Amino acid sequence: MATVRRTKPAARPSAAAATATAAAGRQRRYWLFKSEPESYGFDRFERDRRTFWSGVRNYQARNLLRDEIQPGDGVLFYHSNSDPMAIVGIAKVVKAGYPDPTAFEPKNDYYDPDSDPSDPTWFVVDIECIGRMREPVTRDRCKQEAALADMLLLARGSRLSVQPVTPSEWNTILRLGGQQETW
DNA sequence: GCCAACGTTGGC
DNA sequence: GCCAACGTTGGC
Repeated sequence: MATVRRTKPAARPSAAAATATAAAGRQRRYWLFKSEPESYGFDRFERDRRTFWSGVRNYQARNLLRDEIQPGDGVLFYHSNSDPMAIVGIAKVVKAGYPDPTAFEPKNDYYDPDSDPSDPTWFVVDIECIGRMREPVTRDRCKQEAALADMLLLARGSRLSVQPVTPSEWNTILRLGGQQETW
């Protein structure tokens, strides 16, 4: 998906983070979002600081955005169709799912005339930039890591642009990237 | 509700 | 640029 997004106005989870998620009544969960750098790369996201993840037009991914992904969750930012393909940074979810406004804009590439504003088909979440990996964790590197053998990202034929990541995978990726959680 | 045709994703 | 693996569409 050549997703277009626009800006809106290894560590273990820290004690503070645990408190924050406890307040939400739920353990923090982890996700991986794919983006083509030519469409919306991490450089742009770093400047924007915050964005809404729009343009997802796949029902499985939609269900995650609408129902599962919650504020406080961690997001791995992955560059697809790029050289190298890599997880380049991390983000946190700051707003839960709400209708994707781009689906209602006739001139938008992601306009969907079948999505009724009173019963929207497509959803977005807001994410905020946490930071860039000290070292991008390339797809090739992931393949070499036994702890990541079951990662959905690496599964044959896997195309889901928003996908779950296990806590173990999250910790492994952050360690490989030399990144610490900072929230 | 089946399934062939078509379109897309995204690694290679 | 190729094409495998999917997801979607639409005729029947």
